[in-house]
Amino acid sequence: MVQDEIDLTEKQILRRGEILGSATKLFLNEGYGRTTMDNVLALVGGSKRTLYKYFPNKEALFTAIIEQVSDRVLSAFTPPLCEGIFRETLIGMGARYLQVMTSAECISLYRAMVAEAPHFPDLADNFLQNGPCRASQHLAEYLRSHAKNNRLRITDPDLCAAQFMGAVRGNVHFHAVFNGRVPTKKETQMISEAAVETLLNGWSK
Amino acid sequence: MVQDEIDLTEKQILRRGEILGSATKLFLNEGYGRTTMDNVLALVGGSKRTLYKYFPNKEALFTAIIEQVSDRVLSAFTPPLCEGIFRETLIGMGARYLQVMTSAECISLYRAMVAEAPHFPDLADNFLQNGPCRASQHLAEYLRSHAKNNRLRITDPDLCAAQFMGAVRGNVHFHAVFNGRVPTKKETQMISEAAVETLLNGWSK
DNA sequence: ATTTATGGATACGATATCGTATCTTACCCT
DNA sequence: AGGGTAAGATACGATATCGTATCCATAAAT
Repeated sequence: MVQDEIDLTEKQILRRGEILGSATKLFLNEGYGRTTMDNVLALVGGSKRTLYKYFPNKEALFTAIIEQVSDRVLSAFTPPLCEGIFRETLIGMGARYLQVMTSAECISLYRAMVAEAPHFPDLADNFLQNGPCRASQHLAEYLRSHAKNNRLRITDPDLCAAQFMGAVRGNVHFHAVFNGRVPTKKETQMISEAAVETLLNGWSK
Repeated sequence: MVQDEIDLTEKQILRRGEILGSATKLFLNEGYGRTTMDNVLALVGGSKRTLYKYFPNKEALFTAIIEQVSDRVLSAFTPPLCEGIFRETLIGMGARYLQVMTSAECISLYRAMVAEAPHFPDLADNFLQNGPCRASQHLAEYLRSHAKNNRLRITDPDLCAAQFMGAVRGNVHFHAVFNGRVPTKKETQMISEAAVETLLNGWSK
């Protein structure tokens, strides 16, 4: 696996990247079933020989795409925790979470993953762990270490974190997925503020 | 449209139902792209002639399936509101919501809808309105009429309802979609109780 | 009982799609 | 500049798929 990439020249790595980039657009916009290899080829140019050299089959191409986009998109879920006012930090995390979750790229990724989850269980699991779950684990860690100082009655930080993320999502994510209706940055801010308002109050002793 | 069904005999209606039932399993389990008309035929038996008589093409069959399953599954979101203790009613609504959302049938429906939303925008909109949105509207109505009596500081019932439904979902729905991990009835009950605990406290004056 | 309509079996046409193989061109290195 | 390698163009095989058309059996109706 690593061997495959070791003996690629700089140019070949670039070419591989071009193919991956073009294919990403197609697979994420049209889905796995509606994207064909010929389709990829028409967009990226070149020949089948080259395409199949870098990606032995359609599934491998899809897998590579999902892994790359997952890494890029989902890494935004766990920014370094800049210490600040507790309430403001929560609001920021919620707003950022919603912003990422409803970004065009994440929605496309989500759609593709949901559709193909049964056929790519490993990819699906990876997405789940590095996406929503990682985001709420990140929050849970924060809650765990700051609950006492802020007089919060939090017995299960993981559950509370999931509650918070869920409350922030509300129906907004559904709208984005089914309707293409994504919130503005100002809206995400207000939604996160409202969630923090309610949940901080709800958790307080 | 109605005309089409008027001149069907009793037997034909049954036959149509059989086809619809068998096709439903395939489309919901395998998705639109991986289900073929020949595939449907092999399961339901009979001939193409009959299949295409009742459903002029693949898209029409899919549409009919989604509409039928939507009606059946999503109607469970809005049970008649039996008056009772406010807190208990909320817990019941949350638990029921989570139960329906993570049922095998709803997960399959959700998967199919997410995957095909861009290609069947009307279906997607219908699902959104009669699914998640209807459930939270139902709750919003309840909150609107019971907030004062229960000394709740609820300025935006729709937002609060969405918060609550989201908090109940937490990451559970994601797990069901990506991992096939569905909660037991006892777990849904506990999750809903926890959400009510937090949010009622959060909304109280 | 004969005719008519209905449904089953299946052949068929047209196109699509994955992945391989062949042939030719362009590029690189010495 | 020339030989060798990588890559482009594209033909090809095998199969699949949608939807139509054809042929035959069976049931219903007169």
